[in-house]
Amino acid sequence: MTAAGKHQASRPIGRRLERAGIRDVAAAAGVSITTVSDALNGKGRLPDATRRHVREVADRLGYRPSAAARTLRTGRSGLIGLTVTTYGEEPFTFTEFAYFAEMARAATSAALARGYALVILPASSRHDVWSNVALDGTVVIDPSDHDPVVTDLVRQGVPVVSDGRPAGNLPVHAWVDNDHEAAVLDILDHLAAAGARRIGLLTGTSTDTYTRLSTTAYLEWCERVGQEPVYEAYPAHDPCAGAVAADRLLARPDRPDAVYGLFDPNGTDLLAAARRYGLRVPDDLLLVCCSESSVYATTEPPITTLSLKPGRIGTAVVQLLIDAIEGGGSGAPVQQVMPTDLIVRISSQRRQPRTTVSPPRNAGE
Amino acid sequence: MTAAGKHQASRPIGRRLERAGIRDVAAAAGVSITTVSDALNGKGRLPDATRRHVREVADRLGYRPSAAARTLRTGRSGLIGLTVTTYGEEPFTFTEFAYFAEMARAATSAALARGYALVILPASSRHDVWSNVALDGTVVIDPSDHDPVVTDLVRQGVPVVSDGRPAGNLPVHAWVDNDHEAAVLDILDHLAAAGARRIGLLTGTSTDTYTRLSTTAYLEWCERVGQEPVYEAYPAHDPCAGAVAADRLLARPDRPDAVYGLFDPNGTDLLAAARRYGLRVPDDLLLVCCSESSVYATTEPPITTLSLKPGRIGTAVVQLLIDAIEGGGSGAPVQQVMPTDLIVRISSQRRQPRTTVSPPRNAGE
DNA sequence: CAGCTTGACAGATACGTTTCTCCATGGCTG
DNA sequence: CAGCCATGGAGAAACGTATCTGTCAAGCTG
Repeated sequence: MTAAGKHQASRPIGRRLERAGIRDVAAAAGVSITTVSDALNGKGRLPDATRRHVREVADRLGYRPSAAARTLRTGRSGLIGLTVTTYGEEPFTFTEFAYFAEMARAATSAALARGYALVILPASSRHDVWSNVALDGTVVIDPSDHDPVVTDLVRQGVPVVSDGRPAGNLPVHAWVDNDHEAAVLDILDHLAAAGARRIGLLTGTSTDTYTRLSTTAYLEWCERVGQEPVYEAYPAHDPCAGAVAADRLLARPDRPDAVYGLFDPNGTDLLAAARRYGLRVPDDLLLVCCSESSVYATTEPPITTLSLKPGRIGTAVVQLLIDAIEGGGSGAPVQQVMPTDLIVRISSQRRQPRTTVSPPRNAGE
Repeated sequence: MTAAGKHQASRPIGRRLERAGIRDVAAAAGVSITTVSDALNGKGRLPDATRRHVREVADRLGYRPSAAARTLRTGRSGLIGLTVTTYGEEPFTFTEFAYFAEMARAATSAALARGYALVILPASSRHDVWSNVALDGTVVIDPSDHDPVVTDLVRQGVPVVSDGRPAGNLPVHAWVDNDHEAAVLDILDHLAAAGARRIGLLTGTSTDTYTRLSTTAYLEWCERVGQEPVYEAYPAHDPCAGAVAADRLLARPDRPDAVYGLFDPNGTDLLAAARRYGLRVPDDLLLVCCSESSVYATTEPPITTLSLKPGRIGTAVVQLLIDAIEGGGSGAPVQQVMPTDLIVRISSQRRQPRTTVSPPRNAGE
């Protein structure tokens, strides 16, 4: 047999498949460990011949540097946490799928392009899981008031960037958010321009920043133009509650002739409710909702949606985070406000030729 | 003397915030490193008093074990890769959002419950990113024929479990998949029972297992019942192509009176197309599509959907993977076939008693 | 030709754990 | 009282990498 000689001198108690280590490569290439490390990482000063030789030997042995060892030595893991809010025990709810999916997709791409990978970590994770993964930094989506995990991370000196303004005084290093007030005002103006006299709002009962800012903007707008606010609030993470709230809103005596829904499923819910009450969209009711879903392009009628551009946000958040990681936590916290995108479809436009707008059934005061 | 003596011997060049290490705890508690490790991990044989004392000191110092060091020593990182197929440079497409999101959510929860976290890793990741993260195992979604990354991982001895039957002879350790044939046959029978004479199929052009199995089942069913197949295939990752294909299918001279769409957006696309051709659903056209989206509960009319139960699949995949990781790659590959769920709504049922239904405004074009 | 720089590498150490081996002590039994 | 076991704990060896500090020869300069 060939390899019978020196009983190899290595430790055959290897975990699995006796992976080749850097010293095996060094031995095989007839150079020192230092040289291998330098050659592979393009560091020291070596003649190209040596560099090539080492690389080739490494390839031949199928050498893969141990991520754990490298992390231990350098203090960098190349891992970024993606913290998602939780409802009960579950990571995120159906309501936010489209937003979250798009945001995560963009974040993943952006991180990858800079050599980082994302770790999904629900905010309510068991502590042992959190501390068991070496994170270079964390993206946190819509951090709640005093998220213990985030606080903990910040205290450990791990850079944290949040998607959405941090509630309370969470000391994140940077955040990115949409200009929610501007978005709402824009929509209300758009609806008013389309002839709406009484614009209603479908909003949430939770205290997150998005809901709060949007609702406040709505109320302010109402006050400014002298309209009585007409809104229904419901727990946004419960899809059934959304349908009920939509129905309630259209059942009111002071029924609105236009509605903006803050959450993704509101569009279909409102459409269904409108149908139940025999309201035609957009003739009797103008509709807009905030959603990333493409289904609204093909509903009957297609519904105008506000896109928060989660992709842009995901990218921005990751860039900011990696800058913080690599640049060293220099300077003051960065905050970046991104515009939204109103995709106007039929549901928010009065039919053109129609001069007289069909008034609500009984115009009562 | 207590401290001051030996000038501490420590290195003040610490990366960031001089995190306390295990030896700091040992010193502070007046015991050895071994004792601290044992006390914190509940291993050795120590009196409860010592154990408590060490824990308390560790807490006081805010000690967090270094994940990197632990991983290096134990060979376990507690990290599981979640590999998603890519189209172009992007991780996944809009078509699969709902499925992917639900699957990822369940997988995250399941992993977390067993002390693992998930790392998102697009299949086309740069190699250096892949090898820079220490993975205990990997979940791969719909692996393509000879995915280089998966092959590489398997060769390194990393356990791999796939969602969907592995194409080709990818040597995964286990897989979980739906019973796609049974699902399609079930749907076709269901539509036939509702009175359909000619059932059409909206399918994909790609060669993945799902598309292939489903299409084959359809063709077989057609042959068995003696129906001429009527189908359109399109590149599933292109949403616009889907709308076009739906239109084409309903424009055919041998127009089907029922359609099953294999992909998520097919429902709304078909509905839109039906509207264009003045076809009433379900009166003139029965509709079913495969989707995880809840919007189909509130479309007009609500559409019958086939759910693949991605949550169940995600959970199963993770369980299998962790079993493989912890149990040691014992035994033959496991394969697990999970049932699907047909959610019957109005679109696939002929109206029962109703004599006259309020007809659409003007039926013609 | 002594002394200096520079290129090309080798040796040794540290990163922070886990764990294997080994050493005290003290209370028993035979 | 010698021998033994159980208990409680300390020491030291890995794990695999990245670097810091040398070393040695060759090529210069003055």
